[in-house]
Amino acid sequence: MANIRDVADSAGVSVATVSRTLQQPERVSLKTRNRVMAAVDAVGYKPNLMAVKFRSGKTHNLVVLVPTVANVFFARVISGMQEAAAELGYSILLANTLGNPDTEAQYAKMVSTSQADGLIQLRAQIPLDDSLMNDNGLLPMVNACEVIDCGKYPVVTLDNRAAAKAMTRHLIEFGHTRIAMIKGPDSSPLTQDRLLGYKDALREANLPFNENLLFPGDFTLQAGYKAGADIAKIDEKLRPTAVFCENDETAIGTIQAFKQVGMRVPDDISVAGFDDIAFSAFCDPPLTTIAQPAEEFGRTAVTLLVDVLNGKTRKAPKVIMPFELITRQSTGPVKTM
Amino acid sequence: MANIRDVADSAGVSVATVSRTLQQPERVSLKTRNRVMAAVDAVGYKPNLMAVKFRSGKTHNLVVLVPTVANVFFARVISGMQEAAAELGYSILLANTLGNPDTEAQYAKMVSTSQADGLIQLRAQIPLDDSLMNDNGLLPMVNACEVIDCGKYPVVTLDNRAAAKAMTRHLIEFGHTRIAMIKGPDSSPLTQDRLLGYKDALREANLPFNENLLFPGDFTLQAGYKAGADIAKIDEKLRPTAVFCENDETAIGTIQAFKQVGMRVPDDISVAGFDDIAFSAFCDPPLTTIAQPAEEFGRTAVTLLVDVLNGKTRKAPKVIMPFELITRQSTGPVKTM
DNA sequence: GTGAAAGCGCTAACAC
DNA sequence: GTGTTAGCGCTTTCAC
Repeated sequence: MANIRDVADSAGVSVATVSRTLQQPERVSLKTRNRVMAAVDAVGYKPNLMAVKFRSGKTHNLVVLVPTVANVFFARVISGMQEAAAELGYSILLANTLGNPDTEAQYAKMVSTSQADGLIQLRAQIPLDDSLMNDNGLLPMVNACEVIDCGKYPVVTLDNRAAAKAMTRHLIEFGHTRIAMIKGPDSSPLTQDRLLGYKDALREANLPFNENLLFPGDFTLQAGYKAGADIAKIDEKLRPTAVFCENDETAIGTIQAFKQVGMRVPDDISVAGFDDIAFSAFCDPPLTTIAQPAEEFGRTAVTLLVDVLNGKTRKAPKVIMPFELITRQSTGPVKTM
Repeated sequence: MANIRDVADSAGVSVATVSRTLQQPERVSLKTRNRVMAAVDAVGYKPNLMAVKFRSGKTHNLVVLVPTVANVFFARVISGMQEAAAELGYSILLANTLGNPDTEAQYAKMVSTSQADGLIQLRAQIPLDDSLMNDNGLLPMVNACEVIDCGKYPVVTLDNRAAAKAMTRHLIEFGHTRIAMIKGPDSSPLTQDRLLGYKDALREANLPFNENLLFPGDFTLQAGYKAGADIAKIDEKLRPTAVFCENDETAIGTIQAFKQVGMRVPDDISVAGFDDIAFSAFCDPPLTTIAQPAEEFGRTAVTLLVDVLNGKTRKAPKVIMPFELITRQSTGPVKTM
């Protein structure tokens, strides 16, 4: 592998001149510059970026911890990140942690061991170990999507409470009074916020909150199916007439469970989701859901982190992204018996 | 940030001893070792891995070019890669290229610029530019999934032709004689192989091949919907009675199009997919499809690449992964009129 | 406008 | 068993 010395020799100049030609061409005479460029081609020189990064102390790498890339919502967030990173001259090192704290630690460590400049967490439920921190006990980090806001780090999130309230109100406006909720994992801050929004809407409509209408879930198709099957077993007089699922995968699983026992959506029961993944428009029936600007989440998180790295950010900004209620055919008026 | 010098000073030893304590402890006396470890803690030393990698010339990073992480099949492959990489002491740098040749080049370049040791392509249709190659005109690279086998690089793939033949035969056994195929992008080698398998099965059953039963697609829900709508418009006497989609997303889109015009699956028309993504089991009806060992694809690709990097691989091995025909409810006997 | 030289943090000969 | 030292490839003062 040709190095900068080879180029210098071949061009009959010093290594400093080669470096300058490549980094700050305006400081080199045109004649020399041409000679250097010719030599670069001649010896097939490719700068060793590992050396550059080592020397400069800036890696221009950003580590992203994502619970699972298989989640289609996260996939969109990541696309947005990659775009923004490319524009800003950074590369994304994606860590598919699968919720494994060891994998998380392994990748988070890349920051304290100078392999990456900063970190983005897409699920900030588990506080990172102190040993991963820099000397100041902090880390160049941004938390996005599922966020516990400790005030120390920039945050980009959705007003999940308001979104859940909007969806619940949508169901209430259709006349539903027994509205079930299929939750995400209790450890997820999202779940808490969405539950609050759900309660907000009930309270505002003077509807009772019923603990029995809360079903556990974990954002998977399987969990949705399971909860749907459980709901279907409830006696029709007591059964909820609408189900608000905390994500679209759950909703799709739930609908499938209802169909298998002959319940019609939305005629017999309404189902709503959250996220507006691509499949949601192609379900049967197409899913009423909350759209989040997923790519924008990613773009914003990266931009905030780069601001932090450049020291041009005020203390831990908090960005709230907008949401949109998408009304499709999976929700409808309550059935009149 | 404390460095190895600080540790050495604090422990009253040389930098070499610190390095040895960390790398080959058995070559350092227990007493010195303890003193060094205490100093490491005392000064809060974290080795600068950028320097280590620079020095050793091995980055232990692997770049993976994936067309889109939003494809749930690829997401599973990536999970497998990450697992295998972690076990072997490598990190995955994931490049979500979105088919953009510039992004591809940007990340592929990480190998020739010493930021990564090797490259895995999940879609090897566009040959990489010569400028990205090493001096020998090659690159430590493994091609997986969608592969053009040029014989130069290890390959891990599926016998797509055999799989497509098996699925087509499955449909033929149900009595179907007019079987449509919704293809992937023509540029994808997958599409060519699966088409060949489809033709193989027709030929074996003495059924005519009809160009008009081929529909274009690009592996998305939207494309499936579009093709489904086109098929539905065909006069019933000429209309295919079964549709073989080159992936599950396409099949799900197709089914949705059929439903919207009142066609029943599989009573009026059978639909088959390919990949066995999670949603396939939760469609209505659940999808008959070809399961691929996605995680194994990833694991194998990483293992092969690491073998290449360690120089312990014979010339460009070709690994064919097994497939499985999953029969669910979206395919059935041809309707007798 | 160009060159000489120091040094980023670490590892690995090579001495002792 | 431990220390000294020469770099890895590059950027960046500081001279000239």
